[in-house]
Amino acid sequence: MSEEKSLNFIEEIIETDLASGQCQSILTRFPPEPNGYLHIGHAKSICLNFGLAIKYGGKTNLRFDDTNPAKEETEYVDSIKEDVKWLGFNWSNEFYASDYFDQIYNFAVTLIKKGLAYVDDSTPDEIATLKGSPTEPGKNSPFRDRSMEENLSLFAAMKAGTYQDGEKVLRVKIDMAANNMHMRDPIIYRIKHAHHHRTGDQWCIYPMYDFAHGQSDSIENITHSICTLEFIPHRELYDWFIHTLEIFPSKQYEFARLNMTYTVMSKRKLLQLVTEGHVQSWDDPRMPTISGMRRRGYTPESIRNFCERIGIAKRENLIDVSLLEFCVREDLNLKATRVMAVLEPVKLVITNYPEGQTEELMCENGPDESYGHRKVQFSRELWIEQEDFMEEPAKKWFRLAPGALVRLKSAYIIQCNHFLKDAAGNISEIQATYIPESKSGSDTSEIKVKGTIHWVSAQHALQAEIRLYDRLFNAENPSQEEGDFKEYINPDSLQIIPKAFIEPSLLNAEIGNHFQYIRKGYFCLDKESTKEKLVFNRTVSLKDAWAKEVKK
RNA sequence: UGGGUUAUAGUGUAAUGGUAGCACUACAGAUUUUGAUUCUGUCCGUCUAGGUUCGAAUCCUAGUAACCCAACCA
Repeated sequence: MSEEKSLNFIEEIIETDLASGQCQSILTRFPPEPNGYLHIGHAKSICLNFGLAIKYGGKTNLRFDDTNPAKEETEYVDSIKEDVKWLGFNWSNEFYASDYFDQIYNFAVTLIKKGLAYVDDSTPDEIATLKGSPTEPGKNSPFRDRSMEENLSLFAAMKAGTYQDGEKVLRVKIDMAANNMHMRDPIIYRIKHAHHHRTGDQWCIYPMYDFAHGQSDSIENITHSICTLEFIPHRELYDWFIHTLEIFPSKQYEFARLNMTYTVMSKRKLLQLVTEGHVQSWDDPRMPTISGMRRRGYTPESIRNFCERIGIAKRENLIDVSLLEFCVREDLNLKATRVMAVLEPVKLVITNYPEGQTEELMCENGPDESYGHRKVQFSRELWIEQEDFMEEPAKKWFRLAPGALVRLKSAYIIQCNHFLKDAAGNISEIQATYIPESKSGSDTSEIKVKGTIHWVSAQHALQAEIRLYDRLFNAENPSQEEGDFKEYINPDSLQIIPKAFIEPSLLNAEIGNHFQYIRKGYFCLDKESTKEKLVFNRTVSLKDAWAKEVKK
C-alpha cells in the first residue's frame, strides 16, 4: 500500500481546479530568457512545471522569453534545450515569445483604441520622477491625454522606425496613485534598434515582460503559470491585461526560489564568475549550472530527486548543500562501478612475494553480485595511499602501521615489517609480508583484521590527472555577506592531482560513466580527457567517519 | 514612514480545530573484505503576548522579524 503523500500548495490548487471543472487538463510552461545557462534553481522550476504535468496528465511547453534582443543569444537557447532534455523532460511545444510579436502588437493597438494606452515622450528620468515612490503617489504624464488617433499614428511610427531608442514608449493607462507600483501606468513597449536572434531586424519595438509573458501564457492557453515570489506584485497587472483584453484566463502562482548554502544562484553573479575568470566556463564543475553539474558527474536522477525533497512552498529558504550531496551519493552508490585508484601514492613492497610474479584477482564491480566482477593485476610492488600508513598509529587506527595487519582489498592480508624514509624524513617505501592463505575468496587463515585498504599494482597502473572540487564559496550565504560576494570565493575550490595511479580498466572510461574509487569518492571522466592524458573529476567524496574522528 | 508575502527542530518540509510527523545534518551503536553502503537509536521545534475552545501550529486580537516592490531587465 502506498502512503498518502501530502500535496504542495500548487498541487492542491490544481486538484481543486480539476475537480471543479475549472479546467479539463493542465498546461504548464517553463519560460526561461535565453540570456544565460540554466542552474539548479531552474531545475527546481523545471521539475515543478514538468512534474505537475506528468502527475496530472497534462502538458508542458518550453517557451523562450526573448523580448530583450540586447541580452539574448542562440547559444543560450541551445544550451537550455540540451539541459532540459538531459534532466529527462520532454516539452510538448517549443515556443518563443517572439513568435507572438504580431499578436502582442495587435493587443497594444486594441488597448490604444480602448483609450487605455498612450505614447509618452518623457525621458526615463521624467517617467521615474512622476512615478512617485511607495509612500508617495505618482503624477500623470503630460502626454497621458493624447487622442486615440494620435496615439495610433505615433505607435505606428514607433514600429516603423521613425524614432531613436528611448525617444518614446507606449504606456498603459491605469492609476498613477496605485499602491502597487507596477500599476502606475507601466511601460509596455520600448524602442530598441537591435538585432534579435530570431526576428532579425524585423522589429525595432519590443514588448516589456509584463506585456509579453502573460499574453504568451494566454495565447498558449497555459492554465497554471508558475513563477517565483518576486513576481507577486506583477500578478495584479497580469490579471488586468487578461481581463481588459478579454483573452484566455491563465492564472499566475508563485513559489519560493531555491537558495543553497555556499553557492550563488543569480545569473548575473554566475556570469561574473565566468567573465572575470574565477571559474573556467559556464560548465566549470564547480558551477551550480546544470551543465557544470553534469560535467562534475551529477546524474539527472539525483537532481530530480533533490528537487523532490526540497519541496515547494512560499517561504524564503536556504537549502543545505549537504542534501544535494546526499542525493548524488544515494544515486551513484547504485550506479557507480567500483574501481581502485591511489591519489597520493607511496610504494608498498611485499617482500615475500616473488619478484616478477603477477596474478589476476577478481574484484566486485558494485555493491552486490549482480554488478559482476573484473580482473585486477596484483604484484610484488604496489601503490597505496600515504594516508593509509601511520608511523605512530593514533587511537582507533586500523590501517597500516609498523607491525600491524591489514587487508589489501580483494587480495591478501599483509603485515607491515619495515619502512624507509627519504632525506626529508618522508616515508618513501613500506615493506610488508603477505599471508598466502588469506587470499580473498579462499581465505583459510582465520585472521580477522579491522582495516581494508585499496591499492594498484605499480607495474600495471595507469597515470591520470584528478581534479578535486570543493565548495566555491567559504561563506554560507555569500550574497548576504558584507561587501562583494566574490570576496568569499574559496581559493582552494579546485585541487589538481597531476599524477594519480589508477587501475588499467579505467582506460576504457567514457563520458557519462560513473565510478566509485573505493574509499575515495565518486569520479567521472572529464570532457578534456584524452587517451594520452586521462582526466577525472571528483563528483563528491564518500562520507568519511574517520576524518570526523580525527577532527575530535 | 505605503503596499505585498512569509514565520513549525541546525536546514528543509508535513500536520487543513483532535497523538507535532518525514528527510537531511549532528551524535551514539550494530553489521561490514570500502571507517562507504545498510540497520538501530539519540538530541533538537510550532516568532511573541493575550484571547476563543473540552481541545489551537491551525481560529481571533495586538505586536515582532525576514523578504519583495519605485529597470525603456526578465
